[in-house]
Amino acid sequence: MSNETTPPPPPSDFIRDIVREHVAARKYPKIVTRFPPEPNGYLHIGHAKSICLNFGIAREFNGQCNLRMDDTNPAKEDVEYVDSIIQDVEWLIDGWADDKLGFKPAGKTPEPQTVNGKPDFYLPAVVGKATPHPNPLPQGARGSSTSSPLPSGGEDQGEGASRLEPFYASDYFDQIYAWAIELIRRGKAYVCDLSPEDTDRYRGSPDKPGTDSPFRNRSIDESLDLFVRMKNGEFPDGKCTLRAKIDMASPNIWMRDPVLYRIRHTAHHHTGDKWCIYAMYDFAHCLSDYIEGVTHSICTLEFEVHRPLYDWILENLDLPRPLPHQYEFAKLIPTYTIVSKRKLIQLVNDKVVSGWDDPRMPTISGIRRRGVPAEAVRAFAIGVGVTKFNSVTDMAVFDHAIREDLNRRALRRLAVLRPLKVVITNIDPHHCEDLDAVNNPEDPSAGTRKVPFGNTLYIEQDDFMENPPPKFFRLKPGGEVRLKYAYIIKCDEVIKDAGGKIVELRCTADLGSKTGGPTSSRKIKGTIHWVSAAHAIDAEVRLYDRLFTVSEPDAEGDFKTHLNPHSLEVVTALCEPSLAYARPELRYQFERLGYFTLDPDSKMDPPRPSDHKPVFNRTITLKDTWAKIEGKQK
RNA sequence: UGCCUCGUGGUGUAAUGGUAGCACAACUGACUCUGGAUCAGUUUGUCUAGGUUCGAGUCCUAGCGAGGCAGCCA
Repeated sequence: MSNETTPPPPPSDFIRDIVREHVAARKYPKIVTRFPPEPNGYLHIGHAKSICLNFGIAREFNGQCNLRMDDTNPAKEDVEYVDSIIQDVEWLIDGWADDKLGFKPAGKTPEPQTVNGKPDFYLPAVVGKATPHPNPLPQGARGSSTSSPLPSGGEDQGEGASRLEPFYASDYFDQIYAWAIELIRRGKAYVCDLSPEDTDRYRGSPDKPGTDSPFRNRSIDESLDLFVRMKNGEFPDGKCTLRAKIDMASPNIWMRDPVLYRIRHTAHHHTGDKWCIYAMYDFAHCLSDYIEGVTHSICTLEFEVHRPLYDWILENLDLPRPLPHQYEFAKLIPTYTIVSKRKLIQLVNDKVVSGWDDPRMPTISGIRRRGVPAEAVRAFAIGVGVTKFNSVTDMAVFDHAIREDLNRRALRRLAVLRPLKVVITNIDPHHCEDLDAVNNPEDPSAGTRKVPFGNTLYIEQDDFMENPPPKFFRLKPGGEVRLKYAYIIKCDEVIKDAGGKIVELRCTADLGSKTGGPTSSRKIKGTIHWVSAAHAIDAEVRLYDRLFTVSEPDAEGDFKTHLNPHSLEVVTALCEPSLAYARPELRYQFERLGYFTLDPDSKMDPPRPSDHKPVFNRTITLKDTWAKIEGKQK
């Protein structure tokens, strides 16, 4: 885009205020955040807010943001999700914060070290863009940014350096295990033989204190022995757990001797069969942050009550480096969709949608496939702000961000979704001329193109009404309308089939009304789009609409009862011939209709353009003032 | 009836003791060879009650309301 846009002011919010103070006080040598998804589903628009927050802070304060798989539950996780997460994050931050993305050399695990005489584990990141990994993005998906050489220095990958990959909590299992042993040695953790049901019972309830486990005071040596045997696979799933020894009477349930490790004889997507005990989130997460040198561990509000536990674990291990701290913000909940991985996976499994990347899904991959540029997602995710207030965000705000971006970048094209034949009787059937059409009125540098015109055209069925209501500025019997880039025509005759359906319009053109012609400046209220019947090409067009009919489908009852039965309509559109050369990385506006992008299902490879089979997704409609007027008239 | 957190137009978000502003939405109008875009304008708000203060959305007290927490999920 050649349009110059002034960059928006850097965001400000309560978390950035805290970071700014820390920077001013030189509390940390470098600000380190992290984005830690569990690979148990695809990333969605809610994650986009978290990504923009964590990477945004990294770029605004010259820090880094590590991508880490929070993979401590092998039963729910899968490499398919790992791969999609990497692709989605890279797509979303490309050209924006990709130079702040913290990865690590593949296979690398934390180095044991000694700091101030104390044992420690640390795994620094390799920060930079152009990271080779096994899941290259599809052609064109990364936009136009080019890789720049990394700065020379200690962090340089160098020539022939090993492949990089995200961090994995599962890469720290050895270290986390060692810290568990340390906690037991310090009398701060014990192996508990209570069954899952009894553990529940002993925990009490929010308003009633729990009861000490009968195993709470067993000897350190016994717990140590039992824990090693847990790790060695001597016990079946659920037989016992490792628990922190805190306070069963705490008003905070998460401080009532929380489980730190459970037994799961399940293979892990990243560590294979090496482990049969897995750390719980609370134990693994804070220590993973510490290992990576994270300074600000930013998560959503539901983890607020876990923060005392986060701090307790770190503070009870006598760790030598600065400890990370947790900060919480309210997650993004847009209207007319759902952002719950558990429910999104239902839509996928029940085949309500074609997959995680169905353009109707609120997933990053679905949004990408629908044609929304990463810039628009970021503008939205940043624009909603960061607070601790639980809120719902009107989907119209996202729609607006998409239109604002696409209006600037999209190439204008003529296409007719539901064709109605028009014959211009005062133009010779063999007549053919090429008319000049503007590619983008918002961007003169996008230039012009030729659009063929003849005496037989197709217009949109909606653009003709035999008995129109007031204020209908389109074609009607005896009425005039301008054909965009062409002539003013007048409707003389309406031809119907035996069933009374309108099948053709016979019109006359004002031959002097073409651009530059003597009558071209006549004031005609309506301008409509068209394609030449002799030159138009077919394209499958997928018209997507919101997935749900109500603004908060998750509010009560079964969200699936609110599915929009018209969320997808497929039509065969007639397009101006230049769309045979459509490219997947470009965005198109079909004039007066909306923004469209080429779907990966398209076949644009055949050598002859006439063999191309484009498939377009409607990213979003244009704002439709007429629909609003029409709605009110009814 | 435990603990934690949060209450600013319809929605989201600013104002850090000093004119309640911005965006989206809605509604007018202008302009337009996209009923798009653009431009101009209008409507709508500090949960309640006390208190401190020259002055309170902001500080204090009490109330009301909302959300989160009782996985060997994250």
